[in-house]
Amino acid sequence: MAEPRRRRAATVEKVSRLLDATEELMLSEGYAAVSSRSVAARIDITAPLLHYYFPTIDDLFVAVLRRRAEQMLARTRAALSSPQPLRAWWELVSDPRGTGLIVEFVAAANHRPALRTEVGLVARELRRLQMEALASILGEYGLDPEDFPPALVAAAVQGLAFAVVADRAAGHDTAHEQAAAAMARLVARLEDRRERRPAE
Amino acid sequence: MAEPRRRRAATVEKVSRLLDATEELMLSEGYAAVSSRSVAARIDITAPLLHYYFPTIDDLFVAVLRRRAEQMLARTRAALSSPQPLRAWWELVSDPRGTGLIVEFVAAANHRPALRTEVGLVARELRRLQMEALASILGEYGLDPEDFPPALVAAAVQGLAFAVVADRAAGHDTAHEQAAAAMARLVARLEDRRERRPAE
DNA sequence: GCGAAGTTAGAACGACTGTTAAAAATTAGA
DNA sequence: TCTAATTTTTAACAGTCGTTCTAACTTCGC
Repeated sequence: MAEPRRRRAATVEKVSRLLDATEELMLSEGYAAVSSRSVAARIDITAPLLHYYFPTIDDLFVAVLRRRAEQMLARTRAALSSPQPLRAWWELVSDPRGTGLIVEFVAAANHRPALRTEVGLVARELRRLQMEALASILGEYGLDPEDFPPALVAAAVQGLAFAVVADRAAGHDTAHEQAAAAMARLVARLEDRRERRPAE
Repeated sequence: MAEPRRRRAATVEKVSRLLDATEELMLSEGYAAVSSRSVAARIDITAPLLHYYFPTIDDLFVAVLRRRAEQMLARTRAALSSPQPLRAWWELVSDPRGTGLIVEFVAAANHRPALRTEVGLVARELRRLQMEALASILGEYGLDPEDFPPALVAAAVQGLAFAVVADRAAGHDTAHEQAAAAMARLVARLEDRRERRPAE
């Protein structure tokens, strides 16, 4: 009957530090480096304590994914409804941390069913958001929806970010910088074109 | 002095079956599912025997990567010098097996230094090949190299394939099919345009 | 201060990992 | 057929993994 006592202040902060440490580990050493002991050690706690907050490692991964997904969804929404949607969106997906994490999650989902369904959920939601926003603004950029449907533009922008990040991770190549620079110019030109033809 | 006796016939075939099994495992369950015992079991041999052929697991990964890389390089060369370079190239990178493996290798390289340098090598070589070929044919498609430099086109094509594959893996979404279809149309239109302006 | 709830540490489990050592089986070349 | 090189198996090592159990410690609400 008595309502459960609320968690202590230290707890909620510890949980967020756990999520931070997990992200950090995934980015620096890959998702396979994530284990109850390795993550716990990063914030000076013991493995069983981690399991007190996250019963299974899958729970931990899902929590990290959910937190990041909410942030990504919010930022994507904001970018796509900003004055320069394309530019803001490109800057967002160009963040190597965000895109790097996505790569890790996609790979991790490959052999973790629990994560797989969750990744799928997030991916669909994100795609839905993008398609909806793009459908109403692509015309303003002078892009024929017949030739460049929202699905293509969405995949291209996201994929280009993948390629640039993967290239950067693979070695010291200058190609990705050229590609990123060229993409930035292309986006700028499109934004320019859009500005000169206000509401058709 | 006496030259070392040559390997038995069964050996070379066993090695190739080991590489096949490793690829299969990487694609179906992710690179993290690869272990001396799991791979060995797939072709009914024991783990120590695997280590007889590949002293360390890194050696195994590198061998798989090298074999695949040679194939990819050859196919890319062929595609880019075919009658319809862009279409052939797009079809090549659209192969989910190839692109799926790349994703796994990029993720695996994250915490396997030996693999990291090898992946970097392959990536650079592949990129060099693409840039060289694209530099001489992009003009034929009516693409201004100022707006669409080879580096951008290369990253976009490769990245688009990533996005489509990742989407497909994440769940049953129709967006990737729309994107792939739109890309195929775009490529077809470009090939068309090119055909109508032979050698400028 | 008391009792209960929330939090933490220690020890241990069974399963799996990469890898090695040693010995046995198989095969090639003389 | 003999011998030496090649291939294969068995057993075992030290380490890590996820997770659970237990008992202790800390804090909250009264």
